[in-house]
Amino acid sequence: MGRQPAKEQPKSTRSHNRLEAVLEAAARLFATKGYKATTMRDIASATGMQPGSLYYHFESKQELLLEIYRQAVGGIQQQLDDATCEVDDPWERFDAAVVRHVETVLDRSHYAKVMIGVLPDDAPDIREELAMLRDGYESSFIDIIDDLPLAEDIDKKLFRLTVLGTLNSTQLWYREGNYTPSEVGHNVARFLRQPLE
Amino acid sequence: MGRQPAKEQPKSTRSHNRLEAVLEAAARLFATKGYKATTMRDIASATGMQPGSLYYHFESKQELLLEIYRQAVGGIQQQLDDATCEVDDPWERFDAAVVRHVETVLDRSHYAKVMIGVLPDDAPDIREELAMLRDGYESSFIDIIDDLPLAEDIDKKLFRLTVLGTLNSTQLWYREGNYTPSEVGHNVARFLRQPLE
Amino acid sequence: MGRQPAKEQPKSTRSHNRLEAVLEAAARLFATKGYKATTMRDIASATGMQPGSLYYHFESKQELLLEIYRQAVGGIQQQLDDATCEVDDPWERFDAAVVRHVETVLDRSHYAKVMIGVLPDDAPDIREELAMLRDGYESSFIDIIDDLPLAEDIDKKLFRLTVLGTLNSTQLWYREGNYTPSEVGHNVARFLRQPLE
Amino acid sequence: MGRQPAKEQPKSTRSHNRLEAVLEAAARLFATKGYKATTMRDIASATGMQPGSLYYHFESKQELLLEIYRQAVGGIQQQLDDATCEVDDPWERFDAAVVRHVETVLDRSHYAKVMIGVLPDDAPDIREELAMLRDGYESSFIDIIDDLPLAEDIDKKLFRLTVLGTLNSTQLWYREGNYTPSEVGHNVARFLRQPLE
DNA sequence: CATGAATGAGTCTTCATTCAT
DNA sequence: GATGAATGAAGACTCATTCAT
Repeated sequence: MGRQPAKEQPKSTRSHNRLEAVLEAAARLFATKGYKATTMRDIASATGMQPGSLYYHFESKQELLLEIYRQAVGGIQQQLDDATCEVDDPWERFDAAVVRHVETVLDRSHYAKVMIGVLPDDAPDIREELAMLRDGYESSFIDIIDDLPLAEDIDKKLFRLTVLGTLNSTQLWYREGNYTPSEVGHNVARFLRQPLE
Repeated sequence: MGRQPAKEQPKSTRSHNRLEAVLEAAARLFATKGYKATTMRDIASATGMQPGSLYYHFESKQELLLEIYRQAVGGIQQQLDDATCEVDDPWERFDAAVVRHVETVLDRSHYAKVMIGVLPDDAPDIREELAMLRDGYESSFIDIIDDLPLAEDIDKKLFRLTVLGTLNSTQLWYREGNYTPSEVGHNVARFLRQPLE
Repeated sequence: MGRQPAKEQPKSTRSHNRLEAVLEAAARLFATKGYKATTMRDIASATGMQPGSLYYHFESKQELLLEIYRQAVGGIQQQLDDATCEVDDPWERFDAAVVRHVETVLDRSHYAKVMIGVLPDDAPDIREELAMLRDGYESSFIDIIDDLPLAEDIDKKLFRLTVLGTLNSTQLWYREGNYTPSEVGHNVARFLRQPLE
Repeated sequence: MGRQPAKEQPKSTRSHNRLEAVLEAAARLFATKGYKATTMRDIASATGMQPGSLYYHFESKQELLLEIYRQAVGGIQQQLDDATCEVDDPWERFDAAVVRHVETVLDRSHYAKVMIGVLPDDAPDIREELAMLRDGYESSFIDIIDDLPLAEDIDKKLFRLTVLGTLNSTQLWYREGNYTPSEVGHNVARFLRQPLE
């Protein structure tokens, strides 16, 4: 050890990997154990670093969480766009969005799990920023909901809240094994469909 | 359910039991800030006691949580029975149950909020007991769901999970002001109704 | 319960029993678990009382220890007198004393165990008194040692200290089963015998 | 055995390892006041550190004790070997061993004092390990005892127990001043000599 | 870039003791 | 005499964070 033959990656890439490894580990741990229950030591040792070393990359635990939120929003919003951009019928757009959201949160991305599962109140100093990021994502979803043809006596706002709540709750009860995330998504989408009259 | 108006006793002498007050304060704090984020100091000072004094009543923070869970189950199950015992039609029973559940969780009882919002994993030593208490309540609800006349191609298990998830998520997004808990309940019940075919 | 037919013991005896029960339990616990490791709660519950109630009988834990020391000294000194009063030959007196000491400490009296096993430093406020009580007992033993016909080049003081140390250490290694306290006593007495020349 | 004169480094910066100092201070305090009576605060402030800082070096108070035991065994066993390796006559080996043991325990090493004076039961979680370490040392001594030519009617096992008890009790009564550890050792060795008869 | 060592505020908990009833 | 409820000081331990190297 100590001696290291020049690798073909430029230095900047290597360091970038390191930082990404930290984010990845932190996201996984935050998603799994929760923000409060995850210690900087946990994150460090999952990355093969010392706790103090994390502070070279992030000013604080909260800042680390914030970065995860940021990446999560970017990622899941991209997913949503991909899934819905070519679908025109409102309810089909809704179905596609729900399915993709559930798939992403349950399967693909620890980042998304963190954004959904870690509440802004857990990090008081950056509450506002976290809430805004969350809202940013939710608003994409809300647009889709608002396009739905709903019976007049349905309270749209409550419907929105209910839908988002339902989606986000999936990760509280989902356990791998019986159903695939995709199955869950399709079913949930169906349960939430509303007849016009 | 456990709520008791302050008695007009001589305040905080060295005696007379403040156990009820401790439970009440703990339930409120656990429901509001979460289990992990609530310290024994918080609970103590909310009750006008010293942290150590709490241990006269409870062996540990976890045991305190357990007691809250117990009272919560008793209370909410009672609510459910009251609301549904005289209703026969399956969907009407479902509506009544959903409404009462939402009302209880959003308005009446911090205890219920704790049972819904604090996950068994937060208290590893009593995880099993907490999970059993939760299950005990959920099974009452599940019976009601299972009585519903659903289209054959609906996966009952996923429907159950989705309904419970939706209900429990209400407390994550509900803020007092725009809607009453009762309104929320009625709407959510409607959103979850499924046409037979 | 509650109603109690007059017992033939006068009240004072009953209360005296109560106090004695406390002493007995405390002595047993101090001897078994050590002074520091024994809590007032332990003593109380071993006596069927509440912790606070002990303070009717004793001003403090240290005072309780002191009383046990007092009774221990009285008891073991009595034993020593009984065992040696009719023996004249110095080494036989020594044997008798050693045997009786070991028997008492290992078998008969938790009080003696406490006096031997709990060091005065454990209760700083009453260190002096404890030390004096200990010395009181040891001086009885020392008289017996000093009467022994020892070779001139034996340092009597060191011999005394060694003998007492040896005796007191028995309770650190003795386990019931293989040997009776009496056997231990006889053997130890023999090992410590010194030839005249 | 682990003793190291203070180095003339710049005092107490944020770095350079004070692990050795922690062990030394802990050993001294455990030996002096006992394990239970010594607090982590005591150890920390004896080393000029914060209590929490100790946990960088040791996982718990018990683990700290364990490390002291380990070093103690290593040290005293080495002493015993040094003292006896060139002595052939059984009783002379015994004398040499006793003298060295007493010298080590009374004078040279707080570590040895801890191993002798702190009972395994004081640290329940590591009781077994402590007991094994103790036994490891005692077995070296026992070999020496078992080589002695003793009269047939002497119970070897009780003799062993008595000898070890006597040796270990020295540190309970020894006070610096009147005798040197070496004098004590020589005398004790003599007192324990048994005629072949 | 990273580490090893340390900090200090805070965590849950224990326990001898107090005191109104 | 005794209890139930509480105190408060102290205990071991945790953890985000700092900083010299």
